Amino acid sequence: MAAKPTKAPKAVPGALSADGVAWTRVMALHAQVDNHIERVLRRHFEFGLSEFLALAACAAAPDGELRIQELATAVNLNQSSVSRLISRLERTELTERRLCEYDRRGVYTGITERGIEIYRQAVPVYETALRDAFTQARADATLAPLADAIFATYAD
Amino acid sequence: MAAKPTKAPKAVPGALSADGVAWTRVMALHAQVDNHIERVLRRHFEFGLSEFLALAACAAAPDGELRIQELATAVNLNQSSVSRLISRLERTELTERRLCEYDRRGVYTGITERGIEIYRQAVPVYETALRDAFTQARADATLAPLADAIFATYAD
DNA sequence: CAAGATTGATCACTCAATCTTG
DNA sequence: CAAGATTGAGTGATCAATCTTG
Repeated sequence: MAAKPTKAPKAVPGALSADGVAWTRVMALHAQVDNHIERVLRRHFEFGLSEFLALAACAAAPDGELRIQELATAVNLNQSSVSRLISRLERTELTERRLCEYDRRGVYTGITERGIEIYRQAVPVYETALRDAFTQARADATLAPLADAIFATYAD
Repeated sequence: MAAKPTKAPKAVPGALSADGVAWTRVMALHAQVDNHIERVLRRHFEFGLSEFLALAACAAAPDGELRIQELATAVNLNQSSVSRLISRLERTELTERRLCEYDRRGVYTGITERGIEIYRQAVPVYETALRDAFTQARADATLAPLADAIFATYAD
C-alpha cells in the first residue's frame, strides 16, 4: 500500500494495480500450501485443517476448552460452521461438549485425552507438510520472495 | 504440569514452531480479506471471487480466451471446478465456449463483449474491497506487519 | 493408453431462521 | 429484546468415474 514514487499506473483497462498483483500471489501461495496440508492431514488422520486448528486452539486453552465464538476466531469460520465442525470432532471422540454453568446459553468444546494424543501426533505431520509446501512454492520465482518475506516477518 | 514458572511455559508438546505461527497469521489474513472481497463482489455483481479471477485471466489473454487447464492455474482450482465455474459464467453470457480446431479435445473459454464490460466495472470494486480489507486487517497488531511485508515485497 | 473436459456423488461452508437463556 | 448455539436449505469445490479425441 506504500505510495509508489514515480510510476504511472497502467492505462490498460482491466489491469490490476501493484497491490492487486501482490494479493494474487498471496492467493496462489495460500491455495497451494492449504491444499497440500489438507491432503496430508487427511491421508494420515480422519480430519483436515479446520479440525486440526480447532484441536490446536483447545489444546492451548485453559482446561483445554473454548466456546463456539472463540473457536470461530481461531479457525476463521463462523458460528454455524464451527457448530458442525465440533459435531464432527465429537463423533470421533476428539472433543466433547461441556455445559457452561454460569451461562447456560454457552457451550464449551473441550479436547479429550484421545484428542490430545491424536493432536500431538498431528503436529509434526502438519509442520512437515507446511515446510514441504513452502519448499515446493519457492520453486516458483513469483512466489519465492513472498515465502521468504512471510517467515522473515515473524522470525523471532 | 506447570513445574517451571520461569520462561517458555509454552514448550508444551503441542506448541507450534515459529513457522507454524507465521502461517497461522497468513491464514487469518487470507480469510478476512477473502471473505470481504467475496461479499463485496456478490453485493455488486452476480458472481464472486473465482468468477472475477477467471474474467481477469481471460481479459488478459490473447484473443480473450484460455483453456480449462490454464484457467485452473489462474484461479487456483482444479479442472472439475473450473468446468462448473465457466458453466456459471456462460449462463450469464460473460463468457462463451469456443472449440479448438487443432485439438478437438480442448475447449476455449472466451470472454464476451458483455463480459469485458462487466469486468471493467468490477475491477475498481475489487481494488477498493482489497484496500478496505487490508485497512481493517492492519488494526490487528499481529497482522499489520504481515500486511506491510506483502506489499513491500512486490512494490517495484 | 494418455490428455482434456464433463458429470455424479459427496462434503464443508454460508446464510437465514429458530430455539433457548440472560 | 439480545446473545449464543443449532438446524434447514443452498452453493461451490473436490474426487472418482466417464466420455471423447490424439
